[in-house]
Amino acid sequence: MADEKELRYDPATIEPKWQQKWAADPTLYAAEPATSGKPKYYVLEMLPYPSGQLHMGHVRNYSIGDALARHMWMRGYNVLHPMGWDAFGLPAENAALKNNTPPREWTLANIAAMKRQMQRLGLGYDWATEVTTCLPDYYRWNQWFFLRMYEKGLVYRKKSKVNWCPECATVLANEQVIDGRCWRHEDTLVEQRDLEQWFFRITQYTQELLEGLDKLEGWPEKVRTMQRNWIGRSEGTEVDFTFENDLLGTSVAKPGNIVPDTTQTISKIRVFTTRVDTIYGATSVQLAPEHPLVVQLAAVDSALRKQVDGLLDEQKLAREAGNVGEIEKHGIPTGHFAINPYNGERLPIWVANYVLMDYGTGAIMSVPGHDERDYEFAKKYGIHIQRVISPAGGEGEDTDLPFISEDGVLVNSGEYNGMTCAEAQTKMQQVAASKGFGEAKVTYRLKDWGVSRQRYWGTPIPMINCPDDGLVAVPDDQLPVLLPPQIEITQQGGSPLGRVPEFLNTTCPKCGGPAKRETDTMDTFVDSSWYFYRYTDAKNTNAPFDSAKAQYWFPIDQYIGGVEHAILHLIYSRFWTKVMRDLGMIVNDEPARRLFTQGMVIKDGAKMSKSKGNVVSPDDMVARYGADATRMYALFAAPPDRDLEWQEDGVAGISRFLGRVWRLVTKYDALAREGRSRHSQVPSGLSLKLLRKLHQTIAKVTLDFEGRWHFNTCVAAIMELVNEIQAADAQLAAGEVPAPAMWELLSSLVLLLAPFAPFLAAELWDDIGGEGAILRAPWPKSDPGLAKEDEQEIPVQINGKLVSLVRVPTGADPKTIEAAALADEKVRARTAGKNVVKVIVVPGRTVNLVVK
RNA sequence: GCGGAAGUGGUGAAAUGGCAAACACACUAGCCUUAGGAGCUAGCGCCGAAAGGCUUGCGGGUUCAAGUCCCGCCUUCCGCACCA
Repeated sequence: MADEKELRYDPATIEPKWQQKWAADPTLYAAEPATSGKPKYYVLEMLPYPSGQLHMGHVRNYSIGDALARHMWMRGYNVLHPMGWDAFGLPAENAALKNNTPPREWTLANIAAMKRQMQRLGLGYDWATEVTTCLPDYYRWNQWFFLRMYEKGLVYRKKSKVNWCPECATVLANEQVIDGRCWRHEDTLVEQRDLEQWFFRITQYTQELLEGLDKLEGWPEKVRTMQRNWIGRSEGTEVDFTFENDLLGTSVAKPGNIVPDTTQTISKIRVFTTRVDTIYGATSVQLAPEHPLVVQLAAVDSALRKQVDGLLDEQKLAREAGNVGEIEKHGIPTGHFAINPYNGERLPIWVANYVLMDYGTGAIMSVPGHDERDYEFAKKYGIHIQRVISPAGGEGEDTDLPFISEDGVLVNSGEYNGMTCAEAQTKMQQVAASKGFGEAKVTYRLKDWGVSRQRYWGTPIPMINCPDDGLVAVPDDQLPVLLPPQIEITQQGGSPLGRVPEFLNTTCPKCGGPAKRETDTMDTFVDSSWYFYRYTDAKNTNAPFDSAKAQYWFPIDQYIGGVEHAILHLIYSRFWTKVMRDLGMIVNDEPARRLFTQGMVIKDGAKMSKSKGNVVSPDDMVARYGADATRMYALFAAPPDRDLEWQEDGVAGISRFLGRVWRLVTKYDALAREGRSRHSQVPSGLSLKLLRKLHQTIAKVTLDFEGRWHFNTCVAAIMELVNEIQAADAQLAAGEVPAPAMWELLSSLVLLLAPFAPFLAAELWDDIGGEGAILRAPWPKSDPGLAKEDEQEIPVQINGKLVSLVRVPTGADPKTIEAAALADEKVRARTAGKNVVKVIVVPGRTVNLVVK
C-alpha cells in the first residue's frame, strides 16, 4: 500500500481494469444449463430502444436489476440476466432521412455505443444471449409466429378505419393513440383512414387476460388496474329497436361494421345497455355519427349529411383542442322513429356526438332519468325525461333526477314495477331472448391488435398476393422474408417496400405465377412480445427457442421496467405467451411472476427531457464519479418505486463514501488477509461491538433483497456500519480487533457492497485476499445470536408522552421493565403524589404509564 | 368526473401502531495540508438564554400510544376519460 497512487480511491483506474477482466471471462455472467442443479432465477429488465444514448432512466432500471442479479448469484442461484435491443422502429428511418445513413447501420452503431455504456457501468449481462430484433435471425421468428397464428385463425385481414399518424405516415394501434394524438408525436393529430389491415385476434383471449390479472399477485396493483380498465369488461344487454315503418328494407345492421355500404338496408337498430332495467325510461335512440344507418340516411338526405358532417368536424376540432371529453353534447333529429320492444313506445331517432361508434353497437337508448349524459342531452333539446327507478327504501321519497344508482325498484315499468334493478335486468334479458329481440351481452373495450405498419424498418409480413390464388402464406422454408438492404427512404406516404420492385415482385408459392408481396411491416410491439423467450435459446436456427429451455427458465422471476409499458407491452406479452402455450411451445400461462415498475428519474422537479434541457448524461457522471458511485446513487436517493430527483451533489457524496470504504479496507487489508484462514475466538469488547453491528447490517440488507427492495435503506445501513468501524479507527490501529474478526468484518462489508458497487467490491475483494470471483462468493449470513444486543433502551411514556429512557437487558420480561420504569428518577418526579392507574408494557418496545 | 399514489427539516429521505427526522446532501464553525470535486471534529426541525414547549398538508375520530389505522377536506403527480 506504499504506492502513492493507491492512497486515493480512483474509480478511473479500478473500473476499466475490472471491466476488462470481466469481458475476458465469458462464463462470469453466463447462465448455466438446467443440469447445474442450482435453483434458477430469471431476472429481466426491459430491453431498450437503441437510440444511441443511455439515459438516467435506463441507468436506474439496470442498476436495480443488476443489484438483484448479483445478489442472486451470490446466493448460489443459476441466474439468467440477459440484455437485448428493441431495434426496429421509426427513429432509424428518420435518421436515414436526416443523415443519409441506412437504418441498419445507424441502429447497429447505436447498439454498439449503448453496449459500451452498459459495459462501462459494469452491468452483468450474459452477452452470449443478446437479442437484436432487427436482425433476420430474430425477426424470421416473428414471421414464423405470424404464420402459426394465421393457421390458427388468430391473424386476419380486414378493411377498416384505422388510426393514421400523418407524421409517421403509418397506422397506429388504438393503444398508441393518446387523446387523439400520436404517442410519439404529441402535437400530431391522428386521422382516420380506410385501409386493408392485418389484425391479431387478441380479443379471443380477452376473458383470460382479464381473469389472469387476479392471479398476478407479484404485479403492482396499479398495473393490474390499468390493464383491467383497458380491457374494460362490462356486462349488459343488447336490444333490437325496430322502425315505425319499414322504410329501410329488411336486412340487419352488422354491429361494428363502419364501412358505408349503401346497397345494404337496415330494419332494426341494436343498442347496447348495461341498464336494461331502465328501458321503460328510454325517450330517444341515439346513434353515433359513423353508424351505418346514419351513413345510409345521409346518403339520401343531403340536409342530414351536412349536419352530420358538421358534427364530425366539431369532433375533429375538439380533438385538435385536446378536449374531446368535454365537448358539448350535440345532436340532430333524423325525423325517423324506433319502437321500444318492451312497451311499443315510439322513440325519436337522433344522431349524437357523444355516442361512440367503436364501443358496443354504436347506438344507445337514451334514458335521461337515469343517466347523466342522456339527462344533459335531453335537457338541452327538451326531450321527455321519465323516472322509472325509485330509490330503495323510500316510497315517494323520490330524489332528484337523474338517479344513477342501481339501488332501487322499478316504477312506471309495466309488469316489472316493484322489482329491484337486478331482478328486472335478469327478467328483461330472459324476455328479450325468448322473444328474439335481444340477449345478455358482455362488451369489452379491448379491440383486436392492428399490426400493419406502412414502414420500412420492421418485420416484413410474410404474405403474398397472387392474382389467381389470392392471399398465400409464405412457406416456412422460404423464411425469413428479408428486408431489402438498400432502399431509399422518402417521406412519401404508403409502404416504402412497395417501391422496391425486387422485394415486391415474387412468385406465388402455390401456382408459381407472378405475384406481389405484402409490403406492410409489423408493429414493433410484436418484437418485444416474446423476446424474453429467445434469451433462453438465442442461437437456435430451427425454432424460436427450445421448449425445454423455456420451460426451465419460465416464468420470469422478476421483470423490471417503467410503468409506461403497463398496457401496451405488458398486455401484448401476456397475449403472446397464451398463444405460444396454445401452440404447445410452453406451459406457463403468464410471462412473468413478479413485475416491478421503477419510478422516473427527474431533475429540478420535472422528467428529464431534451426539450426541458435538464438531461444529465450518464457518461458525464461515470467520468466524474465512476460507475459505482453513479449506480449506487441511483439506488440510494429514493426507494426504487418512487420518482428520483437527480442531484449531482448526492453522487459526489456517494463517491466520498466509497472513498472512505476504500481507505478503510486498504488500511487494514494485510490484517484481514492474515485473519482469513485463522479461527476466530469468541468476540468481546470492540470486536463484539463491531461484529454485532455487522450482523445487524447483514440481516437488514438481506431482508430488503428478499422483500421490500428499499435499496436506499440498505445503502444507508452499510454507511452506518462503515461509520461505526471508522469511528473506532484509533483502536483498530492499536490492534484491538484481532485478525480473524477483522477478516470477517471487512470481507463481509465488501460482500454486502458487491451488488451496489461491483467494481470497488471486486477490487477490495482481491485486496483482502478473497478467493475467486466475488460474484461466486457466498452471500454473508447473519448470526442472530451475534446480532442481538445485550441491553436495550426502553422509552418510558406517561400518558403517551415520552418522559425517560431506561436500560434493561434485551428480552427482559414485562415485570422487570415495569420495575425499571417505576424506579426511574424522572418518572418518579412526575408520578409523585399521583395515581398510576394502568401500566402498559410492550416488551422490547415501550412502557406507558397512565397517570391521574 | 372516475381510479391510483403521494404530502414529514433548507434538500433527497428514514421510521413491523411504540424515542419523528436514521442515512445522506446543503449549510455553519473549527482543524489539517501532498491545496483535493480531498480528509477530520463539532453543530444543524421550529420557538426559547435556559428549563422546557411545539412539530409529520388541514379538521375530526379510534387507541394506553397515531407520520402510520378510520372518516371528511385541501394540494400535487400518474392513469383513464362521453365506454352507455
